[in-house]
Amino acid sequence: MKPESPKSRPRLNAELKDGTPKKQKQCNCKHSRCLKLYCECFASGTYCDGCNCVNCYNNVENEAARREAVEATLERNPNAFRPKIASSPHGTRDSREETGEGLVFVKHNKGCHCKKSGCLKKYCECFQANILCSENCKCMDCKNFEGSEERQALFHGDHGNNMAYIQQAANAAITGAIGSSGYASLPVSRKRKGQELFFGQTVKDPSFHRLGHFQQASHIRPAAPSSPLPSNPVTRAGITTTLGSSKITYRSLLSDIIQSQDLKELCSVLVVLSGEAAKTLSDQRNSMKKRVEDQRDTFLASSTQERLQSQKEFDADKIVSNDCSSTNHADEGGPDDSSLDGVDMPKGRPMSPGTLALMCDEQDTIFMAAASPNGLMGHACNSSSQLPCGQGMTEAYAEQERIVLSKFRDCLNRLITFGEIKETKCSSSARTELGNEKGPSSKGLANTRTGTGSQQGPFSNGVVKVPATAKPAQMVTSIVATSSSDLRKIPSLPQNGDNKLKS
DNA sequence: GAGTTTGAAACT
DNA sequence: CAGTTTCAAACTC
Repeated sequence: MKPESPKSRPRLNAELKDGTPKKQKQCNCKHSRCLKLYCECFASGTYCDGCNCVNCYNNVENEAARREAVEATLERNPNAFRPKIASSPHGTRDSREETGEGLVFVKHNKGCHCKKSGCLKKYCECFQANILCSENCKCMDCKNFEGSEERQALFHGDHGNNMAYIQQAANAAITGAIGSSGYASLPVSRKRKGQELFFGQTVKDPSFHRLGHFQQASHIRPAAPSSPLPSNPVTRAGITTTLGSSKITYRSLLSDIIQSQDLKELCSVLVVLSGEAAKTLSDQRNSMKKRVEDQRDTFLASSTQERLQSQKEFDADKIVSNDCSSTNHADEGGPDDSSLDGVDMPKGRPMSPGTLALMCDEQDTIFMAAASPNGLMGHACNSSSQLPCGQGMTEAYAEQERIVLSKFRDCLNRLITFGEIKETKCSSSARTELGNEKGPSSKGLANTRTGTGSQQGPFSNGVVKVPATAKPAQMVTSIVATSSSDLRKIPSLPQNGDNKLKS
C-alpha cells in the first residue's frame, strides 16, 4: 500500500534519455500539487526531491495530505501504483523483437490509447517502455508492432541511438512517408481492423503485418497482476532489458541447509533405530508365527516393480547401507494396504517415492532383524523362512515405524527451524527494502505445519519442535525410551499445543 | 524557452 | 461507460 519504492512505474523517462540511464526524473507539476498520477514522482511512489514543481505536497512535510491522495488514488484504481509494464510469464521467441534493439518479453498491462502518435513517440507508453503494443492496447493507426516497417525504420541502420533520426523517422512514418502499407490514412484503428481480418478470412491482406503484432500479443497472455512489489525490474532495466533481468530464480530456503550427507546420515540412523526396535521385540516375535505368515503374504502382495521404480526415483541409493535395498525384493511384492498398519493409503494410489523407499528399507530391517536378532544388516534380508511371527511381528512393525517416523519428524522439525531462521533473515532484508510493509512471519509455515489436523497421516499431529540444540543421541534416547505398541498411538508422542516455533 | 501536441488521468 | 476536462510530458519551432 505504500508505494515508496522508486521507479515502480514504467515511465522510462525517469531513467532514460537517449538510451542512457538517468537520475530520478524531476517533475514540473504546477496544478496537481504532485498528488495525482499526473506527477511522475507521485506515480512512481517517490517524494519529490529537487523537482521544479510548484505547490508541491509530495513530500514528508505534507505526509498526511499525501497519504490521503494515495488512498484516493488507490480507491480509483487499486493498481495505480503497480507497474504498468509487466514481464511476460511466457516469454517466447516469437515475442522477441527481431530487430535486436531490445527484448520485449513485457507488455503494457493496460495498453495505450494513442491516436495520432502512431505509437512511435514517447507519448505512447508502450513505445516509451520500448515494448510492442499488445492486444491490450486500443491505439489507432498503430505502428508499434513486430514487423512494422515504420518501426524498423526507427531502429535499423546506423541511427539506432540517434534520437533525432528516430524522431524524424517517426514523423515520416506517422505521415506515411515511410512504409508502403498506405494505411496510415485510415481513420480507424488498423489494429482492430487487422484483428477483424484475422478472425475473419482475409489474411493475405498486406496490412496484415498486424499479424505479427497479434502473434506477439498472443504469446503474452494477460499477465497475472505483476508482483505487488512496487518495483518493476523490467522497467528499471530500461530499454536494454534482457530476458535474464526479468527472470526470477527460486531457491528453497533450505537449499543451503540440507546436504546429501545429512540425508544419508539420517536414513542410516533410522535404519539402525529400526533394527534396535526389532531386536528389542524379537522375543515376542517368536510367539505367533502363523499369524505373521499370513501378514507377510499380504505384505508382499504388491508389485516389486513399483517399489524398485520408486526407489530409483527417490535416488537415495546411498542413504542406507544398501545390503538389502536393491537385492532382496525379487521375490517380494510391495506392501498392501492392510499391512500398512495405520497408514491410510488408498488402494491403487501411488505413494511418494520417499515413502516407498522408507517402507522398503523398513521392511528390510524387519526381516533382517527377525533373522538376525543382533540387528546387523545385510544378511537373510529376504529369507521368508526366518520371518518374525505373529503379534511380535505386528508390534515390531509398529514400533519400528513409530520410531522411524518420529525420528524423521524430528528431523523435519529441525529443518523447519532452520528454514524459518533463514526466512526471518530474508524477510527482514526484504522489509528493509520495501519499507514498513509487514513482512511474512513464520505464521504461514506454522500454519502449514499445524493445519493438517484434518489429514490422516503420521505427521498430522504431534508435530513438536525439537530444540535445535538437541543432540541426536538425546533425541534417539528419548524416542527409544518411549514405548508404543501401535503406530496409531503416535499421537501419544510428545504433544505440544504450541507447535509454532519461536525461533 | 515559448508554444503546441499528445495521451493518461481525472472528472462528469 | 462514454465523453470531456485537466494535466504534464513530449515535441516543435
